[in-house]
Amino acid sequence: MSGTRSRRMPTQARSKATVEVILQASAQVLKREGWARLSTNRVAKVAGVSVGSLYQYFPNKEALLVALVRGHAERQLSTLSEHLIGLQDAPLEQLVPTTVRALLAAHRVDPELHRVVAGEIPPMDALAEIRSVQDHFAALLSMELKRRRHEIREVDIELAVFVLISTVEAITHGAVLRHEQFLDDRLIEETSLLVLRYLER
Amino acid sequence: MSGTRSRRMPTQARSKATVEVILQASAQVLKREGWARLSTNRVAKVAGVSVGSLYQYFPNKEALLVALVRGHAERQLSTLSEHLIGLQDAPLEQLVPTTVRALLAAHRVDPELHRVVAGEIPPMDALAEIRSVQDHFAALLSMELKRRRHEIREVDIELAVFVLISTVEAITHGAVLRHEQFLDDRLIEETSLLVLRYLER
Amino acid sequence: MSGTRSRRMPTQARSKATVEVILQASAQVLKREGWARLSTNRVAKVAGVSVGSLYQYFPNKEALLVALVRGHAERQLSTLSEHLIGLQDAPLEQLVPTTVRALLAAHRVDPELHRVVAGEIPPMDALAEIRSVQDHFAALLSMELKRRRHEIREVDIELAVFVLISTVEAITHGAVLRHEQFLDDRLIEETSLLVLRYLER
Amino acid sequence: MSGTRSRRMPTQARSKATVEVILQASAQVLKREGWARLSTNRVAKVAGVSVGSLYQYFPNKEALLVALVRGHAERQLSTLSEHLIGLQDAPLEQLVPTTVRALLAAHRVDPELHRVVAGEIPPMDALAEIRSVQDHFAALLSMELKRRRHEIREVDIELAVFVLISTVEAITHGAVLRHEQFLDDRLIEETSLLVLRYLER
DNA sequence: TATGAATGAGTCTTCATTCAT
DNA sequence: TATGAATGAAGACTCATTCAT
Repeated sequence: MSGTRSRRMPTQARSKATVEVILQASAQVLKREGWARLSTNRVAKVAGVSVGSLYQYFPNKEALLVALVRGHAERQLSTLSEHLIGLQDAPLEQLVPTTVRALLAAHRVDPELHRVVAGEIPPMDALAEIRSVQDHFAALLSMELKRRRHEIREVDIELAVFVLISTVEAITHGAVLRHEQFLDDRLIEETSLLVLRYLER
Repeated sequence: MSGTRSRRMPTQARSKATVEVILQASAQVLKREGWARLSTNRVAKVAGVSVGSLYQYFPNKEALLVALVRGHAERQLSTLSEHLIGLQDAPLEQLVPTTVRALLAAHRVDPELHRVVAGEIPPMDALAEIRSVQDHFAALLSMELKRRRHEIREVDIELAVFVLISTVEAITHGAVLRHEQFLDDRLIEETSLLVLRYLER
Repeated sequence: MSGTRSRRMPTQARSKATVEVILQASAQVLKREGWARLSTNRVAKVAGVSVGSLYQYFPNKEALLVALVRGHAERQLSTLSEHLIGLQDAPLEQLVPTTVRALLAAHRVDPELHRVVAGEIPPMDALAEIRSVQDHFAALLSMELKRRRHEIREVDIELAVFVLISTVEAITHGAVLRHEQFLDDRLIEETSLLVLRYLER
Repeated sequence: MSGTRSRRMPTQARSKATVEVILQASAQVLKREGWARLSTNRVAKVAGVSVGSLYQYFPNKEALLVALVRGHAERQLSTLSEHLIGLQDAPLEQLVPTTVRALLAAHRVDPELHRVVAGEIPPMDALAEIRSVQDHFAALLSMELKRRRHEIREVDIELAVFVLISTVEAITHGAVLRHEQFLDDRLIEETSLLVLRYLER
């Protein structure tokens, strides 16, 4: 049985390796040249496989992007999760900085890729599902604010969620991608202050 | 002299009109089809001129975008200026909401164009100069915060400027382009509250 | 005025010449290699123009075929017309052979092209209109048979039209394309005999 | 011996089954998608075998078509034969309608396949042998007419054979594939009338 | 200056065929 | 023998740019 498996493994391994090498090449081209310059032939060449192989695993050019973005989103999410474990009952004064830190970490997962993905991808149906990640985070935040309603001032939760998410996302995004000079604990303190003061009674 | 001039004027006027019609066609195509689908031939056709004429006024495709973005930035800036006249000595409590309002107005100058320009333009050297608009605004804010140093808490000005600009830009951008349901006075109040609480001692 | 025209003529003439050369190349490739081997790049190369030029005049590969077929159908129809002028009141014994002769002539307009077009073109919406030529001829025949109802035996006109058109088309087609040895007056006589005997009381 | 055989039989049987499943898949794809969209990979997938297996039994794409067409021709021929048994001495008035009926039956063996094969297959050397079926039938008809020389008018037999075969083939083909509304006994009567009148003294 | 015909490299994608396992 | 991953030439089509008129 292990014999069969070991006989088949190489095949599966080869496929997996090919997919992997294609994705890496895609990421590389995407980061270095941008979405507009990413072509399937180019990716294949960089990956060292034939275009045919690429199309064996990805039905079209968009699929490359989708796979890349999905992978990135997953890695971001797990980074986020790791940072946020066991904080449900922490006071806001601890929860907020930790969350900011977590978002910064998530942004640092692959900043180059994030820059391209966040910056120059035309609206694409295939990516719609990905955006749900943000919506998911928004929903979580909404629930959390409702749970802690007594800790904060009276406010339209939906509006506050929009304000806070826009805010923190912009700050972390900007710091990681354009202003690394601000990337230190002071940024976290300032951002946390911004959020805490905004929420407090 | 007036002879020469009158002989030339029509020509210059015609040139200007041609440039204008090309830019409008570019904007139209850009908004409707996106940067990827914008082609010089299509723009020329929509503009009702020949490709040749287009290339007479714009050396290449990028030049169209640059002109468009420059024009848009100028219109945004003047909108901003109009809203901010005579506020030098206003108290923060008045200055901040007005500024937020001004930024929202600037974002509404041509949201469709802004969406495309902000969202799916590949990094382009030619557009670097445009970013100076933001830098310009940052510098202004920086000066203003220094002037009002006594009104606010002690803080690293550069860092605060980064935080505030990221924040307000993200909120206005998001509200205009993705969350129109928040586009009302409450948004301005919340945003102002965010900023004022962040700055106060 | 003629000056303007003569200045513009060259341009129009160039376009026309390009279209013509493309169509000729298409016909050549189609006859020599068949529809399956006809590619736009190949046609362009044979025509001595760039693919781009081809696409300036023909929106896609099918359009080449449509233009070719349309032209061929027109040439066939005018050949047919020439042969059938002034026969409205001729007796059947004269009308039938003349029509057979006319159909043979029509089939000889460009037999090679006809072979390909009639033989190996997959069903294509764009060609549907062309098939109306046959329907047109069927309608004419139908009318004629009704007009001459008294000269022929009682018969379901629609059925007879189907039988006759299938028949004569097959004979002329086969004679021109596969059995040139039969291409003489005896074929016309035999075919006419077939038709006349079929119709007579 | 039975040992060897029983050891081999399964293998041979499996081969046969594989060939069969491939051919059926080919036919299916051919009918549903046309010759242009028939690809060896697709056929293999539909057949549930690997491309490699396909190439084990068919050296190239054409071979699929050849096998398919050959099988179809054989089925058509046997249909024809079944209908024509024991008619050698029947009078023309009986022989002709029966033959027409037989040809119609042959055309109905697999009209979908016939439509594709007759309609959109590029000229292919490998299919030349198949055309011999028609030639075979022509030879039979030729002999028959010679045998019955006294029953019919004087005529160039070869010419008459060409006329008759073209005619009846076109009618049956057209009726089955494009004009089912004519597919009834009246069609057989009319066609027989056409033939009989053509041949009678 | 304006025109628009022409160019051709480059893009996405398909598919017959091979070959290592 | 079977498998299916891999190959890469070829095809349809686009578009920035040039240049003769």
